[in-house]
Formats: sequence, C-alpha cells, structure tokens
Amino acid sequence: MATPAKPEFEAIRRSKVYEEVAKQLERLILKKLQPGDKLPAERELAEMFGVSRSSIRDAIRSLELVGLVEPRQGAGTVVREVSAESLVNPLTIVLARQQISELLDFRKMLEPPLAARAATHASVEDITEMEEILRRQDDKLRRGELAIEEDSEFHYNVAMASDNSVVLKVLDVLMDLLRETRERALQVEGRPQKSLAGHRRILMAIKRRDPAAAEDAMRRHIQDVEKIVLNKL
Amino acid sequence: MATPAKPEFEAIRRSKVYEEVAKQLERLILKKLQPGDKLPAERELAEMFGVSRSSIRDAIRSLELVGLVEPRQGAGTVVREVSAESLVNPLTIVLARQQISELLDFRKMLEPPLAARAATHASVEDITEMEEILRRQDDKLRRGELAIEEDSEFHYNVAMASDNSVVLKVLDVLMDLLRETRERALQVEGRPQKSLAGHRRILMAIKRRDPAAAEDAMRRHIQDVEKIVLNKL
DNA sequence: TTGTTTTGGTCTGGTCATCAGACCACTTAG
DNA sequence: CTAAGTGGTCTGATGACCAGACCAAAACAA
Repeated sequence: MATPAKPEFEAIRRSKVYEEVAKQLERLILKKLQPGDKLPAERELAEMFGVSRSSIRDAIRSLELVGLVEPRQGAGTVVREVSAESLVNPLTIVLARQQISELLDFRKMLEPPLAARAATHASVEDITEMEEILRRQDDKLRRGELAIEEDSEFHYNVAMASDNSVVLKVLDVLMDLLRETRERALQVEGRPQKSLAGHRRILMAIKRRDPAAAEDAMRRHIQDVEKIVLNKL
Repeated sequence: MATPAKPEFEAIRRSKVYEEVAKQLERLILKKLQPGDKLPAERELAEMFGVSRSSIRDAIRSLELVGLVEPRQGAGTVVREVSAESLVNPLTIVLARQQISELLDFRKMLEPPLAARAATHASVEDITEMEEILRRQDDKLRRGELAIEEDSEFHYNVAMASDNSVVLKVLDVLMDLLRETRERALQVEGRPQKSLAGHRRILMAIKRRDPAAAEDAMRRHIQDVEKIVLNKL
C-alpha cells in the first residue's frame, strides 16, 4: 500500500464567506481574548473583514453553535468560559492516525530548517515577542493550564521570525490541523513542562544566532511530540 | 525591515467554482495532454468535477482567453500549440524578486527531507514513473525544448513517492507559483541539461534507497536553480 | 449521399449566499 | 429617564451557480 492515490479530481466547492470569517474569528478569540471578553461589535467586525454584517452574523452563529461565544442583545457578544472538554470535543476535527503521522512528518521536515533560518533572520522584536510568549506559557503552566495557544503561538512566531511569507501562508492553512496534535500531546502528564523546556532551548539557540543548534533543538522537540502523540493512538 | 507584517486581517473573498475548475484543467492540460489533443466533452467534464456545465464553460473560456485551448463547435475543445512565449507571457504571474527568493527558500527547506523520505518510501511503481518522466524530459531536450512540465512533474512525483498527503496538498497550492521559477531557470543556456542531470542523481539515490544521498542531491539541485534564478533578476 | 450522434453555443428559470440598508428590541452609561 | 450602542430581524437587489432545453456545426455511419 505504498503508492498513494494518483492525482484524482476532488469535489470542487465554492467557499462560503461566513465560514472563512468564522475560522479567522475563532483564531482571534483563542489567541487574543479571554473568556468573558467582548467581541468587537458586529458592524465593526464587518468593517474589519470587509464583508457585510449578515456574513459576520452567520459566522458568529456558527461559533455560538459550538459554544465558543454567546451573543447578548443590546450588550454585545462575549467569549464563553471554555473548559477543556467543550474546547477539545466539539471543535476538534477527528484526524485519522495516518493523517496525524503525516502532519508530524511534515513538521519534522519544515520546522527545523525554519528554526535555523530564524536564528539568522530574527529581529530583536521577534525575539522579545517569543520571550513574552514563553513567559505567558510559563504563567499558565503554573496555574495548571495547558497553554495550547501559547504553544501554537511560539511555533508560529518562529516562522514569522524566519521572515518568509510563503512559509507563513502555508502554516496559516495548516494551523487548524496542527492544533489537534498539540492538544493531544499536551494532555499527557508532565508534557506541558517538557514542551516549554523544548521551546526555551530553541529560543536560546536563536538568541545565540546559532542556526545548527536551533535546527537541532527544534528537531528534538518535534520528535518528542511525535513519540507522545503516536503512542496515545 | 526584518519584521514581517503582524497578523492582519485580509480581505475575505468567496472563491469561484469556475476559477478552481480552470486551475485544475490547466494542470491537467499541461500534465497529460499534448497540443492538438482534445479535451473531454463539456458534459463529461461537468460530470468529472461534479459541477454544472456552465461552470465548466466559464473555466474553458478563461483558458481560451489566455490562448491555452480552442473550442470548436461540434468538434470539441483542443489544446493549442503553445510556444514558449504564449505560455510564458500571459500565464505567468509576475513575482517580485523577494517572493521568488522566499519560494526558493521554502523549497530548500522542504524538498531535501522530502527526497530523503522518498528514498525509503518510494514504491516500485513510483520509481518506474519517475524514470519515465526523465526519459520524456531527455526526449524533449534532444528536440531542443525546455521540458518545463517534466521538470515540475519530477518534483511532484518525488513528493508523491514520499507518501505524505499533507505535503502533496501544500505542493498543489504552490505549483502555480513554482512554475515561474522553473521557467526562468530553464531559459538559461545549458541549464535544462544540468537540471536533468540533477534529477538523475536524485533518482539514483532514491533507487539505491539512500536517504542521505537523495537529500543531498536534492539540496544541490535546488541550490543550482537558486543561483541561476536570482542572478537573472 | 443522408441521417444520426456528438459536440460546443445559447438561453431560461430557479436557488443560494451575500450585500446594503432600514428598523426594532434590549442594555447600559450618563 | 434618555440617548447611544448593540444584537435581532427583515427587505430588495445582485451575482454565481445549477438543471435543463434547444440550436448549430461537425463527425460519423449506413
């Protein structure tokens, strides 16, 4: 079963605006907002995304259905308290073991050289930002949280620091899929701490402007994740 | 100017079915058909892609506009003779030097480990297919053609042999962009021959099941391309 | 040759997602 | 209490798409 499917024709489907908006809103919420925070007003969001208010409302409704937000007439739309289960369960795409393994292989190929590039290209601001992220990750771990967003953010920022918009575009698309592997990995006892340690090693190498060390640290980090995730299946 | 734009909101746009169809049709034509060949009938294409005939017709019209096909009432739609200029000029997206350099960096990151993986995962059929592609590339070079499609096909098949659908999806998206760098590179005197030689070294390593050699051969190959393309700018 | 089949060309009527805009109902700040 | 701001609802218009019918040219078979 070594040969994959030959280039077949896939069903072509017109994308829906509200689905795209929902995806971006979800990212925005998980990344920048806390439970209880208010979303920008619908009319404002429509302006931001350059779409009509109806599309914004459709997107918000779909987020309401998965329990991520709660619109309140007159008051605004607030981010709901998201427990581990309500986040993990309805939102996760169920990935087959095969796909997860492929995703990890992809990360193993791409991210180590990316880290190497980051070591030579990162600006001072990039590094400050990454330190800030690791600080937040540390905070959350001390409070007993998993810090899934910070994990994603760190990897994304390494990509940003490598200063290659093509890579960034690719990662944008894959972010949603990658999140699931993170969630699985981080739910293993002791894993969040090890993940943070891995990130620190990577960042140190980048600060030292040592591409080889950064590449190596990233490779080990992803291999660690791989062991855990694939064992759990 | 090291820090790239922070995650901004991009204009959200609904994709159009006929644009997607046009993209896939274009790939199909460049890959599987020769000038003078007939496309499948419109009603048949509609069936294949699972869209209406109107959408197929819109897609064909857009390919007609760039001179790739010529619909003939009653007879069918034929692939037009595509000279270097008529292919290169209207179809190429004009990429900035910056973007080309980023694309090449991306390839440098991804393709060498991909080749390594191909060395361990390629099936016998995969290898036969790649040999066939190189044979066609050789033929075309002897006839004085550039063999741009074969160049693309070879790299795509290495990805297929690596048996990772995630990587394949990513490459699908980037294929259009990658084509331009290929065209630029192959128009340099003597380059097509060197490209073929590079491909042969890669394939030999894959046949020997030697991941390190495959990775190395791919890296050198892309670096060669990089030198040429960036010099030309 | 002649008639049938196949193919692209054209048109219609309907559906759906989206848009702009107006108005209502509720909440909250002043 | 009032005004401003917010979500809730509705309308009419637009554009992409679809299914299907019919026409016209080409190809093919008898």
